Amino acid sequence: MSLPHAILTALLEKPSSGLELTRRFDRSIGYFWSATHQQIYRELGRLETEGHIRALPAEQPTRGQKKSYEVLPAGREELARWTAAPQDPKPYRDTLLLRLRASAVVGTEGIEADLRRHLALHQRQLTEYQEIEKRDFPPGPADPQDRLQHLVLRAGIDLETFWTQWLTHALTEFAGLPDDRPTE
Amino acid sequence: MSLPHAILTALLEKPSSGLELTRRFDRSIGYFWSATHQQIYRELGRLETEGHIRALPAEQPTRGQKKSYEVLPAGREELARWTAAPQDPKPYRDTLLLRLRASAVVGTEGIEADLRRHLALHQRQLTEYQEIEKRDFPPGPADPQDRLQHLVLRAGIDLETFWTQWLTHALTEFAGLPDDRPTE
DNA sequence: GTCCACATGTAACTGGTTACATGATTGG
DNA sequence: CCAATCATGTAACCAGTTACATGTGGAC
Repeated sequence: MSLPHAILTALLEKPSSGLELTRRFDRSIGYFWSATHQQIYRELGRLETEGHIRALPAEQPTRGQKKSYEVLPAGREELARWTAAPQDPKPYRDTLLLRLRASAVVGTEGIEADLRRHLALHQRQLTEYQEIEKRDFPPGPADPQDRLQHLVLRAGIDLETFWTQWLTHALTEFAGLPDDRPTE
Repeated sequence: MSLPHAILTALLEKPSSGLELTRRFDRSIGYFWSATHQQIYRELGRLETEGHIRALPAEQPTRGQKKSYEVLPAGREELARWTAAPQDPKPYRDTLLLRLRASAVVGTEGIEADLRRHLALHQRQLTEYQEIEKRDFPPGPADPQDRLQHLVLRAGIDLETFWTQWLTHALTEFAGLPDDRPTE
């Protein structure tokens, strides 16, 4: 149950229409909570019927007409409640690690190229985050809101750093492996 | 479409019954691909009708009776195909980071305690991984299969290290924050 | 013989994904 | 007027989660 709260957060930061939200879920918020436009419209509908948000000026039948939403007090309260409530980290799932383990049994053919590709992707993401940091968080004292947002960005940077380092290490391991190893 | 391949990998490592698989998905494989027994039984059924696995000795009606499976050649081929095929990393989702961002808008009340709790959980997991490493991967030359498995474990260790460091940093940031900040 | 742990399953639901449909506005 | 783009949606599906059901065998 996180998507509605992601949307409430985004709408509190700035009232938006469905498409504007979709765009913001492709950048900033999407860096740690992605969503497609279909999900967003469905959830906007639910949030509205629950009385957590409200369509802004709203006239005319809607198809094709932009419709902006703002958060109502009930929505803000729900978000505050959800934020404060403890939550367990959800079990980790990663296909790349799974494939690596599988490759120990059925052979490493093909996977090295994909490790290289993933490395490039993570390096690109890391660079993007670092540019955002340079642009939005200059050194020196900052107000609490900025410090919290910076903290979140730091997590992204450190995570991508971890992946680039681990993938680099993995590729050096592969360089030292015999040519292929199908355990048959 | 990863669960069936996780199961094929587990079964190739060692033919097992549903419950044995469930137990292994609570440790080793479950560290990067978790699954409940319901998922596993459902998937075992599918894999069997697809001809990827086969029930072993199998006599008698089944309820309550242990039933072991082994992988058929078609299953091994499918796993090899899947392992070699490129796959994009799936978009990242993390509720803790989301809550942190929300807390910049609705106030940080309550979240610091949960950061502390998460820190303890990640430290415990890190310790567990390190003990496995000490037990199963002594220093010195190792065969390729072991090196691949060690690589996967390394990812787990480095990931948990990242989280403990980031959470520690986050908590020092919180220590320097004004008492609460409900932006209202 | 009853209770409990072992073992295998069914059913209903939820959230995310993929494919497609439809209206409005604008540039050529 | 036609195509492209902006904008909002519907529908079907799939994987993961939660709750519950049922049979077996051994301990007491």
